[in-house]
Amino acid sequence: MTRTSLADVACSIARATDLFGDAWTALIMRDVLTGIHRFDDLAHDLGISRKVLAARLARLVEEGVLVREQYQEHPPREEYRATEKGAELHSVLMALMAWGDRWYAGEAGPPARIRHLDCGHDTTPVTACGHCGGPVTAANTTELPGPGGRIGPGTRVLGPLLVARARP
Amino acid sequence: MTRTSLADVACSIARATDLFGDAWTALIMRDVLTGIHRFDDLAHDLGISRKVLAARLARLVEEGVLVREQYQEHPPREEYRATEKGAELHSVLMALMAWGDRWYAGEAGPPARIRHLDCGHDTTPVTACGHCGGPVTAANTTELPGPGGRIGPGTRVLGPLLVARARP
DNA sequence: GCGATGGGTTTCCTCAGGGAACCCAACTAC
DNA sequence: GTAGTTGGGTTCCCTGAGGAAACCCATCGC
Repeated sequence: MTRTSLADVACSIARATDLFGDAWTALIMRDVLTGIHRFDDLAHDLGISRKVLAARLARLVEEGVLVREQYQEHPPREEYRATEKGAELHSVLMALMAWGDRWYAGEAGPPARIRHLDCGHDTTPVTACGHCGGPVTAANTTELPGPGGRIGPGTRVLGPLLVARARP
Repeated sequence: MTRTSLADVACSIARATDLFGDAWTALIMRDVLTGIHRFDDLAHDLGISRKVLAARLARLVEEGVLVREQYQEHPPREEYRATEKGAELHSVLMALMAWGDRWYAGEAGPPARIRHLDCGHDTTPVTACGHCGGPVTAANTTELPGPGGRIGPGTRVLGPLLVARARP
């Protein structure tokens, strides 16, 4: 929904951001994944304008992130459910939430906890290496050109991911 | 930068999204973390309007995600560097990139690879449980109210994160 | 003195977002 | 049988954010 479409830029972050880099889209996906599936419920929960909600949902369905399903015939009622592609946005939401918890939770602590059903504990999701399982941070990674890499505007494929250092 | 500010909503995703849920912000952070630190370089690389770039950078500095540093005195030249808070957005970028790679990489493959320096392999970052190290997905997590939880518009603190099921 | 460089600010225009009202089919209560 | 409610949108108008391009200004190299 940016004015200049980013979808054609040769960078997966840009492509993902073209869809997801809208404040409402992230919250819609959070709601759908937490069990809110109906238009009116979403509109109420988010306080979003119905027009914009309709546009976002249409876009998400078009992208294959959500599907619109009839859940009863009389009267015909539709609801939105996440596809596999949509469910995998969960990791983006977890990363956003972990970051928000870390930097914006007040004295009261974070507003929500994530319970990991596999181990039964409340958890803070972390980003790990799919190969060795170690933590992946800006400091211990480098970006290299990939097989589908091509150079163009918005394309950065070289250089250490962390040149920056935190200052007081 | 949404019209309705989301910063006051009691949800870390909303708070993070209020800042990060702008298409340009994610790309600016990607660039800064990959080593592009100067205004003009950012403007050229992103193809963003200089006005919007100035506004975004100012916002990011104000939020403590970037710092503006003089790197030479004569003539005075400034550049933008990520703080620790900014560097931790790396995990959000990794999640976005992994998702984009998985769903949008064409036949050619993803445009970039991430090399994990700790183990030396190219990797796909995954979201893991900070407690047991197992994978965290929409299917094996539940969201529960946290210590700082309060109920309000946009606040969802109950219900399984995956009620949805993928359909063909 | 002359142009280039870095880092912006200003101006103008268009179009996306917000709010609120409207729409319509199908129940449901009386 | 008709009035009201619910779900799921669409239409209208208005404001303000984003884009493009021009302008600004201090400093440098020549």
